[in-house]
This record gives sequence, C-alpha cells and structure tokens, in this order.
Amino acid sequence: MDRVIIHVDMDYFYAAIEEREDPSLKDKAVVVCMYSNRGEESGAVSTSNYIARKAGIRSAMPCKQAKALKPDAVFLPVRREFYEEVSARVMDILRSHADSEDSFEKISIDEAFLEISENCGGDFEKAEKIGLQIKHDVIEHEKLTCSVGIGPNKLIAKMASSFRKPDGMTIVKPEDVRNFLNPMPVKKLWGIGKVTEEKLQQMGIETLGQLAVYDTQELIAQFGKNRGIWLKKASSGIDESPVTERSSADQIGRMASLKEDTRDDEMILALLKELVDDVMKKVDLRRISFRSVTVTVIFSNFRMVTKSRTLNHPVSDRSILQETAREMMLQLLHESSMNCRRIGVRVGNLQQNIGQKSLFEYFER
DNA sequence: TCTCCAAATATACT
DNA sequence: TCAAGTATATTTGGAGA
Repeated sequence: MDRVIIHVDMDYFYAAIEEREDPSLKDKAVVVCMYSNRGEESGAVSTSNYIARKAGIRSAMPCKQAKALKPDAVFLPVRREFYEEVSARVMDILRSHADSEDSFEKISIDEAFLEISENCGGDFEKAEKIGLQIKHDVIEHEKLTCSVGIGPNKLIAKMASSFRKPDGMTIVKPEDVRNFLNPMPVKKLWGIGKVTEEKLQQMGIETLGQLAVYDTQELIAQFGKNRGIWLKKASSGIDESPVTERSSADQIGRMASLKEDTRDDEMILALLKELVDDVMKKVDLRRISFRSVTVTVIFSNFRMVTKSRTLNHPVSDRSILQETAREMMLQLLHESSMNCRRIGVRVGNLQQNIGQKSLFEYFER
C-alpha cells in the first residue's frame, strides 16, 4: 500500500489566537512581537496576520521597522505559554485522525505530521475527505484555520501544506510529485535556507528541477556526502523518513537581551541567574535531569559564541547549573573585549528522573 | 585511520 | 538603522583503539 501522509500547519498561529481572543482585532493588522527587555519597541516580529503581511511585515523583522510600514497595526507581546495550551488541544484533535498513536508527529508548536495510510487505504480520494474533516474539527473546536498538505511522504506533505495558505488544502499524488516540485525555486524545499540557496545560486541552480538533475558527485563535492545526497533525493521528492512520535524536547534553554550592550560582569551574571532560574523551573516541572550545559553570548556586532560542558552524571540541581553556567560565561566574556548584547543558557542530554522522589514529595508522604 | 562523542557552529522556524 | 527566542542539525575536533 502507498504511504499517505498529511501535514497540518496552523495559519499565522500566534496572531490567529490573539484575533480569536479579541474579535475587535479581526479586520486590523496584528503583529505579535518578541520584545527585548530594552523597553520601547526594541524587539523582533514573531508572527503577523495576513493584513499585516500585505503591508510587507515579516517574521524576524525589527518591530520598529514593522511599525514604520504599518503605523496603525496592533502590536502585541507573545504569550507563549498560552499558545502552548491551545497547541496541546489542537494536537489532540490531529492525533485522533492518525492511523495510530505512533503515527503522529508534532514538529513544532503549530505543525504536525499524521500517517493515514491505513485509514484511507492508500486512496488519495479518501485522504482528501480526512483532510477536510481535520480542517472542520479544528475550526469547530478551536475556531482556528489551518492549511493541509497531503502527499506520499513527509517532505511532499510539508511542502504541499505551504502551497496554498491560509485555510488551504493541497493534494500531491505520487505521479504528480515531479510536476509539483520542478518549477519551484530551491528555497522552497524544506531544509534549504538562505545559506544553501545562495550557494546553489552560485552554482547556477535556481529551481528544484535543475537541482534534481544535477550531478550527484558534484553536489557531494560542494556540500559533503550527507547533505549532497540529501539535496539530490529531496529535490526529486524522495523521502523515506517515518512518521514517529518524537520524545519531548531534549534540550531546554532561555536566552534574553541585556538592557544595554555591556561587558560588566555583574550585570551579565545577574541576567544569567534569571535565565538559570527559568530553565530550572522547566527542568523541575518535567522532572528531568540534564547532563550538558551550554552558555551563549551574542556580542554587539551579532557574532555568536557558545561554550558547553558535559557533566559526569545527569543532575537536576540548581546550584550545579548556576555554577557551571557562571564559570563558562566568565570564560567566554574574558575571551573577547567586545560588548555583549544577548546571553543564553541551555541544558541538554535530558533524561527522565525515574524512581526517585523530590525532597518535597519525600516529606509529603 | 577509524570511530565515538563532546564541543561549537549553522540553520530553521515563528 | 534595526536586528528575539527556541530548538534541532551538522560540522569540527580530539581521544582512544
């Protein structure tokens, strides 16, 4: 039986949720921003609705620039925890349409893959009905629209869902894959970003059709074995990766801007402590241990450096995180004379705490 | 020189 | 001029066999 995969992408998710919560926003430009703690309008755009996009507003654009483009837009700060709650409910709806519990893969706060090969018996007509049902359920329960892509693998499903947005649905049958991909600019391929796009352009490759017939050895020479082969396969629409539930994130981090560019240790360490506390909160909440710690510094010229350390054993201890992070941060800072703009801390190599109770629980008994 | 894994950087997404 | 935050993927580099 042919595989049939659905990719669901929520439309302008954060801004759509804000619209839903406050209907008076409905016909206005809505821009959801991540503000740095430098007050005023310093920050970047996270998401915006389609009215704002029409004015040229894009993700990652400085908020100031967005405001200049559309002064009457409504600017709102991100409320990530709230969006996470909505996301969890949406994901439950989506999961219910997959072949089984394991045939579901959440890939971000607003996107997921579902394998429906069995549910539709490999029949794309039936797959279309399932797609419509999903859209219907999401609207009904959460008053949010989504765009759906259906294809013979994850890559095609993912690209199909972004083909018609918002509130769209695109079905690409196996025999249509070539025609679907060939005319697209390489940038559209899932996994090709700005860097790869530019490199390909220098090689005279602009469309996926051109990439798909390009000499494999040459691609390997330019991009390395792994990436070279991937480019060749992906541009031809080949992707065998399975839909599998991925274990919850195996890194947790926080990053934030300093009030002003500085290289004052006191100021930087004070912010670091806040970030460490936030990370520990999440670590405690999820009852996990971490074995690696990474600190990040972004200097005033936007150069980014990181330092990380792997501990001998997994721990979930605030003071160890605090001390490790502090030590590495000071090392990084003293390696450069540049002012510091943003810093971050991250823990990785996570594993679930098993069989051991927290001190609190111990005394609760 | 191969392989493993930790460290550091690159990339992608909203 | 203005430029956030979270997470994963890939590459690099060093140690041991």
